[in-house]
Amino acid sequence: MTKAGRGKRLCDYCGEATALLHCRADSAKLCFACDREVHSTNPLFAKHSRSLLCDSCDAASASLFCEAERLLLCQNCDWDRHSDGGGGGGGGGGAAHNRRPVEGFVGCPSVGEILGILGVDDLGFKGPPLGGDEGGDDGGGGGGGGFSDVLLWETPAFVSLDDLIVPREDACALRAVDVPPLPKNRNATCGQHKKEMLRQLRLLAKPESNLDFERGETEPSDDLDSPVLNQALQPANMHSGCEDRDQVGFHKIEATDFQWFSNDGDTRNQAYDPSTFSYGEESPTALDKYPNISFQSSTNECHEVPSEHPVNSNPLPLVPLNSQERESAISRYKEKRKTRRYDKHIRYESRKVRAESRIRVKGRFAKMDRT
DNA sequence: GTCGCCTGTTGTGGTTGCGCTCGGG
DNA sequence: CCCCGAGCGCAACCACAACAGGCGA
Repeated sequence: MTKAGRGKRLCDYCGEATALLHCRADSAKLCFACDREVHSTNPLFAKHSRSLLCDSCDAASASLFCEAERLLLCQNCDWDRHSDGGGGGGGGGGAAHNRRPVEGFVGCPSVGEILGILGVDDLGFKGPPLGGDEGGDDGGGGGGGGFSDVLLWETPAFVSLDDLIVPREDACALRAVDVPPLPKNRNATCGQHKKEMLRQLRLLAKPESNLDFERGETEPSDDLDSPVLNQALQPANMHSGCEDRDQVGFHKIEATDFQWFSNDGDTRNQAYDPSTFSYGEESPTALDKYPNISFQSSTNECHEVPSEHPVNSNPLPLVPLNSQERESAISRYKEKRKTRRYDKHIRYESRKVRAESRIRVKGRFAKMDRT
């Protein structure tokens, strides 16, 4: 985006910070802080789907990231820039630019999870190095090595991604319990406002980590397996930054759930939903281990049964699965996958065309009259 | 290793009918 | 509480071109 565009990129809520997100339901541009504030007020707001703001028009949800121009683009702007005839900022050959879809989210994701959406390796904290090196502001492309980078790519052995076999567009559908979603690739999708994003995320991250310290931990740990770090990045705990309103109630409903969706607007049924996967029937072994959490099998609702563990205490100590449990979990997951239905996806356009032109009798295909 | 042939499998859309839920009597 | 009708959602059905994989030349 050009500098002239920055003026119209102010957050609609605070009017001060640079807006980085777009909420379709509210038709509003928001900075990260206001987004969290606005969408944590009640469970209905939390269901609003938000996406990064288009770098070109500053008015719509970005659905694609152009790797050549490093721009986040909404569908209209992508069409303008990359259609064959389009003048486009990239000049000629725009149609050949490599683009990839950008994920949005609903709910109230933690900073770690937002980083997952952006595909950012590192927040650029200068403080206690969690991953080893200091990881500069530019963390995106390079060798990075910030803590989130480690989390993204060296997932703990609790449930490996390979175990769960999640192909293609479902790739963000199911993840190990404490691992933020993997980016499509390691290049960040921050577009033209990466520095501002990281700045705002750093501000957001501070209260989260402080909260952990208040819980009794005295300082950040270098250990990736430390409960502090794991919990900070646990989806179930992402309400840490916005739970001051109705802690229990909000937790009970879906405030802690957030879903990753592709920006064509459809929320994948398998979207990352901690209440259904991490603790739910799709993770039966985990369920067995945490009898304090009850489920209604026919829905995705999760009701926490009063227990001696306060909400903020770590409800899910990481327990490795034995092979039998693992196989059982995988087979149940696969079985459930089979019965799921998603939005219509045409694999072969030629077959669609053929089917549409077919002769039908009461909706059924009829034999062709070859005479 | 490559090519062509053969055979079995897959995927496509509009309509229908079944099963379920809900509201009224 | 029970029954009935309306409304809704979803799976099954169909034919056949396209696809995938195996096999031999």
